[in-house]
Amino acid sequence: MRHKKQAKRAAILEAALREFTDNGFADARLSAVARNAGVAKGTLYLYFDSKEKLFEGVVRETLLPSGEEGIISDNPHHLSTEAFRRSMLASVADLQNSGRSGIALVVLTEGRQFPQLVEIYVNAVLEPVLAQIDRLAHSDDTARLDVLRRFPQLLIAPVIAGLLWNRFMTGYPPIDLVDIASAQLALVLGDEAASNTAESNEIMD
Amino acid sequence: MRHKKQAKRAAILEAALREFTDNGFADARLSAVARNAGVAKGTLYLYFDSKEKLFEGVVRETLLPSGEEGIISDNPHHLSTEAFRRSMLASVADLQNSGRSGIALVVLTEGRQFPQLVEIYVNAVLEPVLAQIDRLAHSDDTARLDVLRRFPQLLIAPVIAGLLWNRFMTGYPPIDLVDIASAQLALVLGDEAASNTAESNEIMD
Amino acid sequence: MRHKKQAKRAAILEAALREFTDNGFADARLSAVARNAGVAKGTLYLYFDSKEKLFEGVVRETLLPSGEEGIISDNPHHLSTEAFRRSMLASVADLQNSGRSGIALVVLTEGRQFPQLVEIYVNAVLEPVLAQIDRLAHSDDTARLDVLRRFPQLLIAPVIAGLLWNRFMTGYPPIDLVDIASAQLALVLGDEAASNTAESNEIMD
Amino acid sequence: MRHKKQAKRAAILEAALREFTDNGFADARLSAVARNAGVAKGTLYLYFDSKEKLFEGVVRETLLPSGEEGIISDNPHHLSTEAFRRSMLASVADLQNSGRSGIALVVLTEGRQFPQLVEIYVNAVLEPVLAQIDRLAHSDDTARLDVLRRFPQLLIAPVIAGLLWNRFMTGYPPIDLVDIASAQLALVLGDEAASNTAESNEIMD
DNA sequence: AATGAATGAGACTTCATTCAT
DNA sequence: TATGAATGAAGTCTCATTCAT
Repeated sequence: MRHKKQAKRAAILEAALREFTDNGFADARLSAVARNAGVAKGTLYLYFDSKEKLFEGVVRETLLPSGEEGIISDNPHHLSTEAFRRSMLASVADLQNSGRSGIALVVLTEGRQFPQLVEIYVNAVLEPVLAQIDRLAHSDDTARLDVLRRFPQLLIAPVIAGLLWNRFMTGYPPIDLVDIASAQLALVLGDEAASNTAESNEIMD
Repeated sequence: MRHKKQAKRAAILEAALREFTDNGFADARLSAVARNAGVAKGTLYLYFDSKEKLFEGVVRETLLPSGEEGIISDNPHHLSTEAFRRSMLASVADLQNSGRSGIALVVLTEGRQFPQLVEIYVNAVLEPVLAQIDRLAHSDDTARLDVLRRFPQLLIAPVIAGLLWNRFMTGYPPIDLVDIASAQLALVLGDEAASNTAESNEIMD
Repeated sequence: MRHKKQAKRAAILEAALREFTDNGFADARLSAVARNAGVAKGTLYLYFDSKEKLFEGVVRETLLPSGEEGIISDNPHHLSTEAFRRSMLASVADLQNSGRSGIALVVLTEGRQFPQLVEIYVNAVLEPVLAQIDRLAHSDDTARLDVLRRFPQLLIAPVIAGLLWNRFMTGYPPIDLVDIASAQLALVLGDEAASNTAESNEIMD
Repeated sequence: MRHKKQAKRAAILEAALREFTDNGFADARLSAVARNAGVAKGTLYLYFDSKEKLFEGVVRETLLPSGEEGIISDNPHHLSTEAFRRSMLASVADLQNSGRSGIALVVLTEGRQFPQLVEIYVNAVLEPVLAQIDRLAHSDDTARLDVLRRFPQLLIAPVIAGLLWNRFMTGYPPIDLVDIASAQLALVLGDEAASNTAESNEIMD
């Protein structure tokens, strides 16, 4: 009955992910979570002590698994621009296509009430990326990377803004996160298309 | 006793701004608003029909006043890069120093439940800025502005991300919104300092 | 300024009559009364101590005036059947055409909470009528009036039922109170049309 | 624990019937209902969505059960006077002895705010009776029944008036509903004693 | 006398959490 | 372990009444 229990836990987390993503924390209803997980309301409390703990569970187990593989996975201490670019765009693509972007938004968005969740998120997701960016920023001493030393957030900003835009500015055409991230990378790192391909939306000086 | 009433209305709006900014919409307590405004709970309803209307009132009267002067005020149809830069940085500075950034964040953050507030916000704040950016993007045919035609949001993204960062990533050094906006402007429009000074990306008026 | 004050009092009573009639006691709003009377809410309290007192005032001054002339006016101790019939039908016609029927209904209907209002109403309106009926019932020893001695209410029942019907059974054709009262009179007292007059609102086939 | 739940539902309905009967809709307190039902306030909402739904529930489940058996049950298309009389008096007796008369009064009384409840009541209770009366009125062409064709309500009027009287004219001897209904039946249909005895006060010319 | 802004008790309702089964 | 009925604190909102002007 080991995996029976794990399966139920997974069902709860999945339902909770959906509910939190759709409605945010404050407006999420445990009754909806239970219903969608196919369990009774009381059962939730056999797995999670409170609504907050459930949210924490969702955040941990939704964000961390892919966080572990590393949002930007790489090996060396020194990072090539191209490797970084590929890695980052892959992460963004992953984020865009998984359910994780939704919960990330909730964390960011309702972070006020859950500092420790922000911490989890930061540790699991943001720190590695920022560390990556920092490494990149110092991997090359061209002046153009200088800005990344001062504002490593600059590379993620368009992704975050894009997430918000896509969620709330319904009625406007959605932003493709990979495209906008790519554009920003081009601005900061130089247009990679310039170096390789011909067809691309080049941004350059 | 005309101004007496207006004063009370102002006190309520101020207390509400604070409460909504601190706790978001769902967790804002009308009792706290009343207490901080120095009025009875029922009094709130003499000025606003409901919690939602109060929120709307805060949004309108907090955002719009500066929206009217135009977040980016200007005259000509054609926009010089420098004029745009100055105008945008002034707006960001204004945003950073006023209480408006907080409520803007709440609007963005709880936009799901209040589409019409998002609309207000978009109309009053975002549209003008985006229109401005668009005008800029078409004011000059250098290829480098091309990216703005595809992603006008790119110029505001660092500001938005910075707002979120500053609010939730307590424990990290805060981002100066003017600085990061300035850095992004330099990336997109070219470093204007480059044309004047030798090395530095500081932004000036 | 004597009549100035009286005029204001009258305006309040009139507005209150309308409000109570339209919405009953519980759902009557003093703000509506004040608005329709053209005075401030606080002003009401210069004339009436409370909502209940205002209601009482309405009942007294709406019902009593015509109660004084006597819902059934008459002189002798002995009452002829015809005189009674005329008197009663006149009263019913009066009731139907004045605003009084509405307030009477409210009194009857919300009497639970206002025993003293019922008392007022009973004293002012019902008692005289019942006394009248009783006198009639004993004015003639034909057996046929016997039923009135046991149930003097029988003569007013159709009027009361008719009032309720007309107020709540919207969607059904309304009952003409004079007609139904007349029919009941015919049942109880015999068809007067048969015996005497040509002109009258007699009901017969 | 199926019946446990049903029992609680019944307890709530019973307490609500009492509360609504005693205080009307507007002045009924859900806290009182909960207290008298022996449940917590929130429990009410497990069974009924709102105060209005609770009221509706009381009305349906209090009035309808006996409405189903038919307030006046009978079979043939043609109705004998005696059968009708018995049936009607039985219904009145039933009404008088059950809790239903109270709630019926509330429905009639607060009908303004609950048109759909009036409809329920009318459909379940009044329509059948009126249909019955109508059938009776056409079952026999004696002129004396003519009045029933014009005012079928005439037969129920004394019952309604009696209900009001008994509820509000406390301090007066109560009216026995069966007796007054019987008296009215005698007036309209002729004294049933007539069929037995020789001398009677039949009304007609 | 008149105003109308202000009050605050109290109503209905929600929902995270508990607990008997 | 699982249930889901039950709880009750707490929230928003109403409105008769008061009171400073």
